[in-house]
Amino acid sequence: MLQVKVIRENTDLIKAGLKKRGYNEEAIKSIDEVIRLDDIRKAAQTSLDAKLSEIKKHSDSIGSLFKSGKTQEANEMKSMVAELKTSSEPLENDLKSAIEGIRELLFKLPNTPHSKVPEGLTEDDNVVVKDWTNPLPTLIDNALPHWDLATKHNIIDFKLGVKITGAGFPLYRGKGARLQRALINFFLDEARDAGYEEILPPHLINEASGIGTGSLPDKEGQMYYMEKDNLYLIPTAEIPVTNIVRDVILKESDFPIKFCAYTPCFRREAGSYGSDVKGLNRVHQFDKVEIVQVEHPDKSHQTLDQMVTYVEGILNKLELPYRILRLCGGDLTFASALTYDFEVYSAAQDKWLEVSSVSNFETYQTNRMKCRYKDENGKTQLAHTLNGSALALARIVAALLENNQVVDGIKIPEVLIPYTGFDIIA
RNA sequence: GGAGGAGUGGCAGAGCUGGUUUAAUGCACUAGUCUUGAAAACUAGCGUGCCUUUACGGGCACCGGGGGUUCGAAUCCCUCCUCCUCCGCCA
Repeated sequence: MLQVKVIRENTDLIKAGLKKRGYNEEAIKSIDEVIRLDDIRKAAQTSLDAKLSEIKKHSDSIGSLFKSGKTQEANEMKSMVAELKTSSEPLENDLKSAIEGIRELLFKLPNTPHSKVPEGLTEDDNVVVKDWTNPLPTLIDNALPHWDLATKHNIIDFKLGVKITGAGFPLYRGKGARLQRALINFFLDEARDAGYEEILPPHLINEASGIGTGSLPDKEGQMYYMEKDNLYLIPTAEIPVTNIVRDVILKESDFPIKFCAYTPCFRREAGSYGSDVKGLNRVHQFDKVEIVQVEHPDKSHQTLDQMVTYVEGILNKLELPYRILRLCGGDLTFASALTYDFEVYSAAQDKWLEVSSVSNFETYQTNRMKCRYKDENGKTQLAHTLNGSALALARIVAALLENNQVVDGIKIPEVLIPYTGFDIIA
């Protein structure tokens, strides 16, 4: 959530940010509305505080009047204070509605894109900051897309998933299940070696956590919701893990805070259809290892670069061709200030599949979560949060199966063999 | 799921028959005095948010969350959440 103070001080910058994201004039005007409401809020607070101060003083003296037996005077003062109170009610309402109005507007305003974010409104405007320069893998004759490979080797059963749950809930079996588990363990071990503390969070979150990361109310329709308990199934570990620092005041020496977590991820993906959803390309449940960092504002962008480098390292170890995109204003997610997407080449589909998204949210999440730290002057400041997938399994598996198919079956990358316990799926 | 108890500042812990409590006191923490240094002792400071002020300062709100009663609420009422004890169920 944007800070009103920042909006006041950088009005033009914030407006330009909305424009970069492709927001219309009406949305941009809401910035002025926030400032207008905040003016009302301040004025109301000033007068209300003065009234309350009077009420307080008089109420105190009523107490002493009663004690000294001056009942008559006390009762007179009582009615006087009652009047004061009545006259303060409109102010109280003004204050409340101004605060509520500001809140509603702020909930709809996305983070301001970082200056590095490219102009543009669609994914075609994303900038490839690192392309794959080596030759792309050449496949054997009669190479198959992963959904056919999955069936051929009996490692993923999409039909059983449909029977048990519904479309988009694949069932992994045999070496397919073991490959999943191997990847999860490999990713977690890599993260631990890089200094991330492993977290195994709850897979359901409450409303406050959803609001904290900016997932609510923005992505309401994308999450599975348990009405009876007012809980949401997590679409990513980002939510439970980042909320660890909700309502926390850190010390500067606590930075950097580095968490990693494996969780299944649940996404309703309402409105998706067509070839995009074939096989593992887009599913309702998939596994992911997420990395989360809480950083000092001065270091967060340097940290973002390090996280990008870290993800690159894993992809290199898996020997998968990838490219890195810097998302343009229109493609940037709601809470992010700067995002890099990783895409892995799926040979048999001749498609680039998004497997990771690494973002710096700056103060957007921490302002909602009230995650702060004491700076060297003892002042409380908002921290920065970052996160990234490292990595999302389903599409990694898709690319892995397709790119590594040989005449005898599917080769397992060297680094994974100690985890799988086998070197080929035949 | 049922019955009972409890949630107070970093921690511990008063207040909880409504009104000099501006939330006592202790510990921890920070600075200073003393000391060669340290400890001890002493002195002072020590929550968050907001409004106001050039500044010094002043004001308001917050005692799990929300609402209510009252001139006045940490203190009474309602509601939700969490924790503890007992019963039930259960991997």
